[in-house]
Amino acid sequence: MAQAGTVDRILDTAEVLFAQKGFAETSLRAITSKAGVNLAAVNYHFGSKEALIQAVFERFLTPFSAALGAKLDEMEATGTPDTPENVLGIVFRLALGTHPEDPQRAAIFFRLSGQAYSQPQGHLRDYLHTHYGAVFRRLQEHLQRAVPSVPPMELFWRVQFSLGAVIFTLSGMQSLQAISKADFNLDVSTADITRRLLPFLVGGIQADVPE
Amino acid sequence: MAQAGTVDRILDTAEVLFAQKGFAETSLRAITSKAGVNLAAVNYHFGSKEALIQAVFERFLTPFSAALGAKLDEMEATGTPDTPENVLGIVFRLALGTHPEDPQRAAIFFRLSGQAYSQPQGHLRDYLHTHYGAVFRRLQEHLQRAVPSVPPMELFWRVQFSLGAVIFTLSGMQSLQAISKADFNLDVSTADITRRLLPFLVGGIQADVPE
DNA sequence: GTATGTTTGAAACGTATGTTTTGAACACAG
DNA sequence: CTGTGTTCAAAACATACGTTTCAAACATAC
Repeated sequence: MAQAGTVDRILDTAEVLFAQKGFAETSLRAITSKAGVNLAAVNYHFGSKEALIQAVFERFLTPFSAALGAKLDEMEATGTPDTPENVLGIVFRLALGTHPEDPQRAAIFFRLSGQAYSQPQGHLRDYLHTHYGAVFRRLQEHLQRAVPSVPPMELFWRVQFSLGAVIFTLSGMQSLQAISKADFNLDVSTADITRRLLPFLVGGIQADVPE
Repeated sequence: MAQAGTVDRILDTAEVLFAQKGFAETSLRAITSKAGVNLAAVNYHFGSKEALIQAVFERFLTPFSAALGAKLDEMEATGTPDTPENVLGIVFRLALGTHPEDPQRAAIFFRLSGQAYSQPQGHLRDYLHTHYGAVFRRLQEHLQRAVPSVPPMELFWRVQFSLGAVIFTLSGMQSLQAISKADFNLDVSTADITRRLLPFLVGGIQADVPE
């Protein structure tokens, strides 16, 4: 990373800082000084701060959604049954495993997603939905086959609930870990939490639908 | 509200703007001009912008946690059984019903909570936990009695997951509503969503715990 | 080696922010 | 009335931000 090009150094640094402190709270000066590049480099290479933010997401999500699509292909090819555990398991293993050499990367991924979704105007949310909505819908179709008794509309919301549980929890993990340690004197890792998340989400998704 | 004192006019306006646009994106000038008070009034009455934010939360959460405590008292007095539906139902009805005259208030409540929890440094999150942690723990104890087979540590995380599902979904509802309308051509209200949330959360909370 | 297009560096620009200051307006007790 | 403490209004202050500028450095092709 030390000898990478200016563009990558900016992206690497911005990714971490955005995840740590949010978009509005991270100044270009903070990014460029930590990255060791000139302040003007961001506007030169990306055009604006907002374009930088989108570039960070693109670098993150494009490989992720490609890998997710490939996993779904594989699932269909091998005839793996559509169970909630299988479908959600793919997503989790992918999110945790895309950068095995850097375990913190998964936490950054979730924190970034959380920042994006809690953005006030929600235009980043819309951007994500238009650019990566296809894979997302495909995922949802597999889930639908896993729980055919749940109406599509209901499932749509349950997927949103699940997204909320995942992103919210993992993006605020550092605070939660402190609380958990205070109350139970136990440390937890991202992998721990996702292991706990899976049965919770499965239970919620396949719950009985009230008339 | 038009003839209320300066302090209340500031709080009323700040509450709405914070929920709409977030804390960092809402300037004191936006608040004071919309509230029809002088810019200096915020620093005069509250000391700083950060103190204003805390004041907004205090005005929101103090009555809420008091009402929640009363409801739990009532539950214990009448011997209402500790089921997940009962316990969570109390919270939802309270959040939706604290200001029946103003249905939008519930959405503001959730959006504010979402903003607080997605705050980068999480110091607001900590503030909430220290000031309202008691009622929160009490709620969790009732839940524990409702699902005794779930270990406390596991339940702690499942409550966090639930919090995430609730806050995340409801704080981003305007975007989600647009998506839902595009995909299903259906409108949804806050009450609709909470009705859908309850079985999802109950299913998640009482799911089997893997060894 | 010179010319050309690209990238970097240092500085400045314009703007928006939170905060502070100063004095006037006001309420009310002595 | 007079005096005193509180609230409000207008302006200024200091600072931080995203962005732009312009010349120097660099790379690459001729």
